[in-house]
Amino acid sequence: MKSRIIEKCCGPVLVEPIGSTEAEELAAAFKLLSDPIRLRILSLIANAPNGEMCACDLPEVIVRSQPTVSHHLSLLADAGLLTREQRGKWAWFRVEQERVGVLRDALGTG
Amino acid sequence: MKSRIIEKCCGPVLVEPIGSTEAEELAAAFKLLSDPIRLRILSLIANAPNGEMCACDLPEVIVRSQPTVSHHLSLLADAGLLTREQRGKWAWFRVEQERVGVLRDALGTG
DNA sequence: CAGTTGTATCGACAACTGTCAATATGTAAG
DNA sequence: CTTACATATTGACAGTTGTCGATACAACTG
Repeated sequence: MKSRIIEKCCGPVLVEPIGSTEAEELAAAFKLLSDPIRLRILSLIANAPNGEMCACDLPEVIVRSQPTVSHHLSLLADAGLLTREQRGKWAWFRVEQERVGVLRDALGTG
Repeated sequence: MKSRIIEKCCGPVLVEPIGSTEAEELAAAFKLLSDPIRLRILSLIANAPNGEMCACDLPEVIVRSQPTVSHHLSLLADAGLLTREQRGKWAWFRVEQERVGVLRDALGTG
């Protein structure tokens, strides 16, 4: 189940008018940030040593079942917000900062 | 029905670790940006002449019923992303750029 | 090979969300 | 006060989402 990928689809939404298609793509991207578990996963990984984290540690830390954690990791990875690397039987994840930047830029340039 | 207000609740999520409470507040805020209609409303208002727009024009532009538009406007206003000003029988809305900035900053400093 | 462990998928369910028709409220004009 | 118009609220519904138990798949171990 591949979700929509977040590409650099739009300029700053609050500086340039946005079209219907752009709005749907951006909304799908922000929807990934609209869940507290996913935000915590992103924050935990971004602040982990070496900027990476093993999926095996997440269920205990965020207090959710393993299937639930796997589900959220898949959503984030499918959207390109996380990258996945298999090492032996462990899956390690990193935050794709560029993709996050796309969303940040959509909110304007401050 | 007052929704949760977006205050400056968190530092940059991807630079500092985030707690459960902060995650829920931020997620609720990003949820407002996870709907294409709300994104288009924000973009339309931000790019309108004088940075403001009358609610009366929105149903036709975004092709949604008047109750639906009113519902989205209320959500955005309750969260502080829009400000509402009554002029006669018309309601005018503006984008509260500072609140948008809170969300942008949560995604890091680029 | 069989056994163990980490991860992904499936199936089901409760809770939430966006939508509109109908209605209520508010504001101004006659 | 009555009428007309702009906006908000209510009620109901279909579709989506987060969750977990059960299960399947994958990778190492002995």
